[in-house]
Parts: sequence; C-alpha cells; structure tokens
Amino acid sequence: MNYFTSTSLKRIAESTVRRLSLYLSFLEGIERQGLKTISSDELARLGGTTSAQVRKDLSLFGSFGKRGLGYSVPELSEKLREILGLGKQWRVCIIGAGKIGAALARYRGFADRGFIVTAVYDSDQAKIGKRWDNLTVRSIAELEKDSAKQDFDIAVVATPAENTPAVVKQIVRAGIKAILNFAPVQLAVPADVTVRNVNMAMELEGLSFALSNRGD
Amino acid sequence: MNYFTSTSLKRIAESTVRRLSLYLSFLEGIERQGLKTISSDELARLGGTTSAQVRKDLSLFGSFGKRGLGYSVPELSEKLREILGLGKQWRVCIIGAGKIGAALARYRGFADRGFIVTAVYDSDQAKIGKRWDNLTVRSIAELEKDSAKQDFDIAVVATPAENTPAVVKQIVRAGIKAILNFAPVQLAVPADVTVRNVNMAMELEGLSFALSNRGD
DNA sequence: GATAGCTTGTGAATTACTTCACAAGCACGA
DNA sequence: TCGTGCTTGTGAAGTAATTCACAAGCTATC
Repeated sequence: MNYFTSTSLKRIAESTVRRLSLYLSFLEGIERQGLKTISSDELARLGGTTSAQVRKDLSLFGSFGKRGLGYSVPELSEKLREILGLGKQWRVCIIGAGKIGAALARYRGFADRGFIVTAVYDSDQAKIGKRWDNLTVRSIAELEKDSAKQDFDIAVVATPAENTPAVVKQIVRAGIKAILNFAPVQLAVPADVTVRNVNMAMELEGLSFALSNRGD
Repeated sequence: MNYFTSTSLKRIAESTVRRLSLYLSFLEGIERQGLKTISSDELARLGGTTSAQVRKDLSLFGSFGKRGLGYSVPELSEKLREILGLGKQWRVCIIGAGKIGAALARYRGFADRGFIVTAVYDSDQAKIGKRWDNLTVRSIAELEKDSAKQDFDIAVVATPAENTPAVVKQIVRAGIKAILNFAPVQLAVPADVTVRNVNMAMELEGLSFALSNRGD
C-alpha cells in the first residue's frame, strides 16, 4: 500500500508523520495496559494536541474508528505500523566509526523497531578492520559495491562535518534512498532521497533562544 | 534584548529558530574561509530554502543587511549569536546515568557552544556515587536542593520511559525552565517550560514511511 | 554626480496546516 | 424500536508559514 499514490494523492506533511509515530508509541503503551479502545480525545491529550488533529491525521489514510466508540487499540496500532512501513525489516549501515557511530551501532532501539544495522564504514585506516560486536568496520570505498549485494535501505551519517559531503555523494551513488544525518551540515541530495537530521546543537540553541526570550 | 517583548510582539516559530541556528552554522564555516559578506541567496542555497525565507527570518529581528551588498558575515554571526542567546554560558544537568546520559556527558559539542554540564543524576543506587570524568553521579533526590544552589538552566532527560514522568515533575519543581528530552515519551510541563524532543525512533519511522510511500 | 547592477526589506498573495462545528453512525437501555 | 449519549469523519473557517514581486538603497564606475 502506498499513501502517496494509491490511497490518496495528498502529500503527507512531515509533522503529520511525526504525530503518527507518536500515536503509535502511545497505543503500544495502552495495549500493554490491556485497554481495548481509545478515543481521539484521549490520544490528543497524551500527544499534546487536539482531537480534531488526531482524527484529521488518521483520516488522511482511511477511516479506522467507530463512531460513538473510538478506535480499537490493536487495530489502530496495526494500521499505523502498516502506514509507517514498520512491517518489514530495514537494512541500515552506519557511516563513521567515531563516538556517535559506536553508540548508534550498539543502540538497542534500532533493532527493536526492525532497523537492523548490517555494516559500519569509515575512511580512517586506523579504524578499518576493527571489530564491533559482530560487525567489522569496513572502508567507505567498499560501500557502493557492498550495497549492490546487501541492498541497504538506510544510511546513518555520523561523520565529521568536513568529510560529510563526500560521504553523502557515495551514499547517493550506492543507491540508498534514506539518510539519518547526525553531522551538523545540510546534506545536498537528489529529490528522491529522504533526509532526517538529528542535530543536537540546533536543539540546544532552540532552548537557549527560549530561555533568552521569555517575558521578563 | 528580548525578541518576544521589546523588539517585536510576534511569536517566533520554532521552524524559524531552527533556521537561524542553521544560518549561524553556515556563517561560522564561511567566516573560517575568510569571506566577508554573503547574500540571502547564498545562505538560502546552503540551507535548502529560499532567499525570501532567509530575509523574512532575519527581518523578524531587525535589519542587518546592506542593499546591493548582502550581509556582513561577522556582523550577522554576532547578531545571530545574540538572538539565540549564545553569549552566555548555560548550566546543564543530565538526568539519567545510562548509556545515553554517559555519551552526552562526554559530548564535546555541549561545551563548545557554551553548554556546561555541571551535574549528573540517577535514581539507581548502583550508579549513584560513580565518577564520570570530573563529575559524580548524584541521587535524583538531591536535584531540587542542588538546583537552588547551582541554578541549572537546562535539564537533559535521558531516563527510561517509565521513570520519566516522575523525573520531569522533579525538574519542574526545581524551577528549571528548559528540557532536552531523549526519552521516548511526551513530557507534561507547565507553559513556561520549553521542551525539545530528540527521538530517534521517530526519525527512523519517518524514513521508513518515506521509503514505504515512494511513487512505485 | 549620474547610471548600472545588485540585493535588501516587506506588504500582498499564496499555500499549508490546524481548528471548528456538525451531520452521521454506533451502542446501550428503556 | 426509539431515544440518549458519545465519538467519528470531514467540509468550511481560521490561522500560520512561505513565496512573490518590487520599491528602495547601496556601491562602483565612468
């Protein structure tokens, strides 16, 4: 199923997708508590939004609730997992075997959600060949060739800012269409490659701004 | 200077603040290259946005450019640092001495930008008292009392989901007004507390969604 | 000191996102 | 079977963010 083409022609906003993700995490908690149904109003309260927003978000993909009753928790979870593409396992490679790369390679949250780290790359000769748990750090030069075999879905970029543009070129050349970027630079990629940035400096500066500009 | 009250009455959107942060990082790179001026058009290209957007963002805070010339790189950097509140040092405490907390405590990027980690807390007796570089892990029970002395500006939450609501209550009670949240839950805080969430699962799911819903 | 060439700053127009508000539908009890 | 109470799904209205488009202003050159 494909929500850009078959179901609807609407472009789905990134903010909507973030909320869907959030709703799913709430539903999983609620499922564990054993509750069977939930209303848009309760979901909204958990997510800090409005019930209309919740219903609108879901209505972009279909009609999953029952009037008068709310949404079936397991059914809606399942639908959200399907919408978000969490039914399958995604093959992830990490580029950059520094501190962040190392932390990510060990991060349990990846595997828990079906994101399997299958390789780690670096350009530093000193790091290439080192073993990390069950992975061996490989040369970035091998990425394109490896990708042909392993068919990576997602590349995680955890390289120093200055190396990043070159690394991104190689990722694109390897045909990978999704990038999770931890480097503090904006990536230049073709339109068919999706990038999500995680940039701690930016988050901290947002807090700094808020603290500096409160009503006092 | 306070951009909510004195300069303008406009509420500044989070997306605007993110972009300002991004512009600043570009300007710093350009400054190192020794270039003296930059146009809104060049900044826009670096940031993947439009020149009108750049000019609009900056115009919310004043008029920093010269028609025909562009913006002075050092002058605009300085203005942005001022707007973002980066002139001073912010006192940061980390709550949660697990893997993420440990990685964050050592993260150089904090100090580089004026965010000084001055304490680490946990509720686990096994962790309390351990030394981390020049910090000792303290009991979360001490947070409120410590904060009265140390006056933390920002709390970084890196606790397991289930402990997080209780931890957040203590942060709020300690009078801390800004939280960087790594826990995969939505925080309930009063309106005068600013929260930024860093949630890797959500980013990955965004990529998963994009991969699942491309035109094919 | 006039002209040409750029680039800003900003109202107006457009596009995107959120909220309102209510008809329609379901469950349950009388 | 009918009525009551609740909750969805969704057009319409409202709000927010982005882009357009152009007058105004600066620099350099002749």
